[in-house]
Amino acid sequence: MKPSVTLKKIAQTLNLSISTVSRALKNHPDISETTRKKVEDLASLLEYEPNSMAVNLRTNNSKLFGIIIPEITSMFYDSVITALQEEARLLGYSLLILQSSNNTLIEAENLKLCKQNRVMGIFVAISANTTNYDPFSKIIESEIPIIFFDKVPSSEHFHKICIADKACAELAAEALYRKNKHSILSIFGHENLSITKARQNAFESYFKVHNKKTKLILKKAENVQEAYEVTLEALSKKQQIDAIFCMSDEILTGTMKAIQELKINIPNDIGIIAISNGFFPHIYYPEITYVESSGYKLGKLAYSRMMACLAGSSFIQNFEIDGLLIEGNSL
Amino acid sequence: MKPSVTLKKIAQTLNLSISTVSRALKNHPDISETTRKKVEDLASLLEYEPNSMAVNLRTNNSKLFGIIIPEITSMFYDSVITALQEEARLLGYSLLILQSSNNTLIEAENLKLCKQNRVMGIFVAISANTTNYDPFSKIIESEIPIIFFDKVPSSEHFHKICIADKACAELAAEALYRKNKHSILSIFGHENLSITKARQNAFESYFKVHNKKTKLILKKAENVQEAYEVTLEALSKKQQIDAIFCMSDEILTGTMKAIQELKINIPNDIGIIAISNGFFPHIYYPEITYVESSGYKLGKLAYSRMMACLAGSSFIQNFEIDGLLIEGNSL
DNA sequence: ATGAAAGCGCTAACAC
DNA sequence: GTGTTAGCGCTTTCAT
Repeated sequence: MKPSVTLKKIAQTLNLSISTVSRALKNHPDISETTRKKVEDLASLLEYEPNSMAVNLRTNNSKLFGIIIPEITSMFYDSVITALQEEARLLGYSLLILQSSNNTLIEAENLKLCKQNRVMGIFVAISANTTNYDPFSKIIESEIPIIFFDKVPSSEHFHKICIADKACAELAAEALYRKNKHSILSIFGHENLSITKARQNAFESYFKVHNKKTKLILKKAENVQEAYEVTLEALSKKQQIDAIFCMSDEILTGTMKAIQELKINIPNDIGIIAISNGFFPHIYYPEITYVESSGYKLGKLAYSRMMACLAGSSFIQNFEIDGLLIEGNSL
Repeated sequence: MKPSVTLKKIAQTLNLSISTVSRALKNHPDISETTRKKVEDLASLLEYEPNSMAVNLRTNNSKLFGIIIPEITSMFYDSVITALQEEARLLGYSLLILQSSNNTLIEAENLKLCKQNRVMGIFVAISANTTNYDPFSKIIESEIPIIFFDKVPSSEHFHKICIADKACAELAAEALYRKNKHSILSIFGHENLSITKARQNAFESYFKVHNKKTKLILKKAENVQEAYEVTLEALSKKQQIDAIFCMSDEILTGTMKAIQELKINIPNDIGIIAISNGFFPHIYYPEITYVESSGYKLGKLAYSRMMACLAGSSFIQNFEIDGLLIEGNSL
């Protein structure tokens, strides 16, 4: 890198002091119009850009947020990031995006990186294997706020923003119930995850309350391929299945592949409903009915929570993003 | 934020000088084993983390790369980011990820942000509307290397890494030719983009050379919805169409939706081939035959180019990521 | 209206 | 083996 343009250099060429130049560039009222103009002209001529490292060091404000997620390559986190970034930009903040690849060691390292970079706050979706929350607690003790989102610890002592898993699952269950479905293949994700538990419990409970006779065939699938296999297997047994519930986009895509293979007609032969971020249901014909769990909305809310924390609110609260039933033609 | 632990604090508590502490923590050979131990113990007890802003300011190395892309929410850039991040991690570098939302103003601002943060280098996929490359040239003049990837300027004066658009399109054309397809609906993306031009030219040329009688029905689609509509329209006219070529994943998903709606059998009624990052072709049954244009590989190559630039190689070169025909059962 | 000086936390050349 | 010192680029208090 070329030696960059500094206040010092500008000051020297104009025979001014560094502080005058600094003030001129900030439109400090003390500065005379003439010097202000002189300084500004030279600065823009030389394309002066303040050195954030110096500014941040001096002001003790890194203008940086950290975000730690299991994977960017996801059907969900990209929209969360987009939302966070849109907001952060407005305040001149940037995002340090770190992936932990579901590896707790990397996750801890990423946390360190955030601390080293003196980020003003961290957004975290924990990895599937995280069981020790001490590193997070320590960061919080050092007064860097952490907003957990989507994949969150179960402890009550953290700021958390989640999809309203219970409500979403219930909305889906209700839609199935209304359509009089009696035998529902219900596919859920990784069993460690809080969202799996919440969605499954709510889903099962709904039918226990509203129609005990509904037959739920419960299955697990941790990725697209497994969802495909599970669906294929369940449908090839000559069980009566009149609907499938997919807990996530990943599962939906796997399930749909199986449906296509078996040449089953939707919605005549079978109904489909999913909980989804909102993209995948629209790439199928007929479009899939789904409960929207918007990563974008979640990102926006997470950001406003962060701002509240930064403004001093340390009130721990568990926020939820409402689900919304979007009717396709699959049920 | 709590006042963080500094070298000074450690030095004071141990009655040592700051430099001794600094050296002890870096395993400098001069330091006696006893002091080294003392310092290390206290540092880890207090969970000292070096302040990167200070380190970077002092060493004039931000340990940061910038990456500017039109959108994270893409079927491609997420895998590029993943690749870049994996590599950057190994050297202790972090990534400042900036989205320009296809807005040239934001793009320019993001460029400024990179400069202000004194990033060591920038990876850029330009927005669809970018026509003025001066801001980029200026950054490069200030000796911050820029590696353009995927969406690149046409000028020869930049480091560029692209998908081998020509080769990919030819591979797809060849596959169609081998299967004796005679009437091919060929759907391409945004016409401003270099990749569109390259792919379309190569595709058309192939048939001009190998089989002039092949009928190419050329269409444009800038998003999923348009691809859906275009396909629907083309197939509902009672034209003979025995194959569809989709230039991208976006187009493929739109096309497949139309195929599902029309209940057309693949590959019996019609053949499909796409150029794809590798995820979407596998969510359909039958799996789609595609030419892989890997964002992940591109990221890895972009990174190694960046390293070369940083090491002093200013040799401008245009690199390409080879395509690879992955056979599904759609052709 | 402008300047001098201190200091953010760190590194490294130089001293002893 | 350890301490002293200067300085990275900037902001900000205090002086003039």
